Amino acid sequence: MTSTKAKVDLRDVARLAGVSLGSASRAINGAGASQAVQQKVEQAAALLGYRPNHAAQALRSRLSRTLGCLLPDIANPLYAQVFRAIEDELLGVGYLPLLANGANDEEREVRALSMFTHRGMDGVILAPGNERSARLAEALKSLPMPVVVFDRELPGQHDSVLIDHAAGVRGAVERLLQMGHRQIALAVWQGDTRPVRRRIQGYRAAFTGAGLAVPDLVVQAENVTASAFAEISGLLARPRPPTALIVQGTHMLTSALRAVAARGLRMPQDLSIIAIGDTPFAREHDPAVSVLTIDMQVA
Amino acid sequence: MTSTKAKVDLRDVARLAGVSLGSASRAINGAGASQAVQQKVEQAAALLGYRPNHAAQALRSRLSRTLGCLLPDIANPLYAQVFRAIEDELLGVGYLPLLANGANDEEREVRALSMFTHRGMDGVILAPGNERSARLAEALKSLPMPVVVFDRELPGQHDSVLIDHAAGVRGAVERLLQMGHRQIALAVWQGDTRPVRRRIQGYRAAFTGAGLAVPDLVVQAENVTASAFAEISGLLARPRPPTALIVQGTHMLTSALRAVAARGLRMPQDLSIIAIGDTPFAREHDPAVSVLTIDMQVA
DNA sequence: TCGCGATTTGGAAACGTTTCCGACATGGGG
DNA sequence: CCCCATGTCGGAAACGTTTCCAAATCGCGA
Repeated sequence: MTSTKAKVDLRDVARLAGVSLGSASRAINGAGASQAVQQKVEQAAALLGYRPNHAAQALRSRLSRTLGCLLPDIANPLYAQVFRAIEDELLGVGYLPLLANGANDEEREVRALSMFTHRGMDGVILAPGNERSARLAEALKSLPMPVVVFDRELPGQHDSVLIDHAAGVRGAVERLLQMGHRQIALAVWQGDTRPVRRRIQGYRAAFTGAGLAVPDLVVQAENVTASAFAEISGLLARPRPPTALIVQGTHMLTSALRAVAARGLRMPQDLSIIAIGDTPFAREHDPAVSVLTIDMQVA
Repeated sequence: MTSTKAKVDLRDVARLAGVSLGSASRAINGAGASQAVQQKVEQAAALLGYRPNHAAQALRSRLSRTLGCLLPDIANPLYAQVFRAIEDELLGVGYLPLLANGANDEEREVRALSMFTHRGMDGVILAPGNERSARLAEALKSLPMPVVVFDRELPGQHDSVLIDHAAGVRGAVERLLQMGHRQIALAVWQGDTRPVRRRIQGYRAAFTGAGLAVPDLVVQAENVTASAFAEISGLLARPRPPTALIVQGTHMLTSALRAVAARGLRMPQDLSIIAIGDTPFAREHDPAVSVLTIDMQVA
């Protein structure tokens, strides 16, 4: 009685095809094999149901065919969309994305990068929560694979994919200015990241571009819920309250709406709101909330 | 001049520690090495900055320390939450989750499973879009690793994690019945999946449990946007329209709200709406939309 | 017909780790 | 004092593939 072999390997395929192991490998990889060998090997492989062993391939070829993605929070629709786009692109070329949530946690981010190197990722794309983190910068410096930074500005030279937040906010402010608004407020996150900085820049640029003084109506909230509610409430309680408000993201929008409701204001009579980031929430909200869409496409 | 070695491997560590390769391995893995050796090896490893090669480990030990996650759509907050929970759990034990979007696409799902086997996942957790897919069932049968099914009922014996949708909907209907509603409608997806079936069961159970006839007010939409809008509009246009509506998920909720607005109905006077699935959208919507929360915790 | 470059082939080394095996200490019970 | 169980160790095989190298074959113009 012959013992059943647990798994068919390339050697089995080569044997059945009547060629050497090397030839079988070349045939499978479609490089440097004659038509005849190619066909025999493919046939044998199909017959045996051969599946190459990824670990062995990765070990020998030093290619894991995997891309590490370190994103702040996959529950954020923006990053979910980004991940989907990455996945679709990678799948087409036999690569796979490995997703890790950074969660604005330096410790966690560094661990993820360490995992990525341990597992020999061929590359990494990341959007850290804190651009100024020394630990992250150091971890990044000693990363042995190519890195692409998504929507962040990190110290050092990096390839990056950037979103033009400034233009969006500037456009929104200009629109509001045209509509006669002057007391235009901006509520963003406190974190010192590029999106936040650029939004503030765009905000300022709109005023200076129109020859107006930049009002002191920018608030930065520590977090997007409780703190944002407090900040925005404070804003609305000022002697000269804003007549328009631009907020970042879905969570901060809800905080803003809560603050508006708590103060008994009406929209849009007392206050117009524009949200940055397209979500069903903002799109369907009544009374109307304008939305700044981020247009995502593969370059 | 000595040539710089590209990468330090376990052999280097063993050499520096003055022990054999095997001992070094045992020391690193914390099994079967004496205190003295253990310490020497750890010291040497730290000194050289040794990182084990995952591909080699996986090849030899037949363990990839990776779990394949095949979820319908990571942009769906429910699945984003599930993934986060899985990731947190796995990270603690040195495992990593590999995420693939099924996108309700049988072809894509089967390809993902194939990828998972090729890459030697130690296990797979999946929630397919279609429970009745023969191709998927077949692919699943020949999967050489343990499988856990998430919130689906597939043919064959499987370990699974299930959400008690029936209880949630039943509770919601009962609440509405207590409030005096009788014309209670339910709008769900058309797909034949467990969550949908269970919701309908819960819906029915609430009526029969109260000794009432089950009204013919369940609609199933092909997709959660256009089709849902049409179905719900049809519902509202009936001679005896519903006074309450339970909808599944954020997207279908927005469709429902649009249909309500299009028909000029007011909430909650003309219609009460309860949404299944907690999102900022539903939570903050005004007029109030009640929400059925799915409580997620690791068992 | 011969020679020579280009292609194709088989054999074997290499990738970096875990694990098997036999050998060697160590120590306690008879 | 001897023996055997127990624990530890070094050496080597093994995992399944890619890639290097030298040999063989082929095509083709002289």
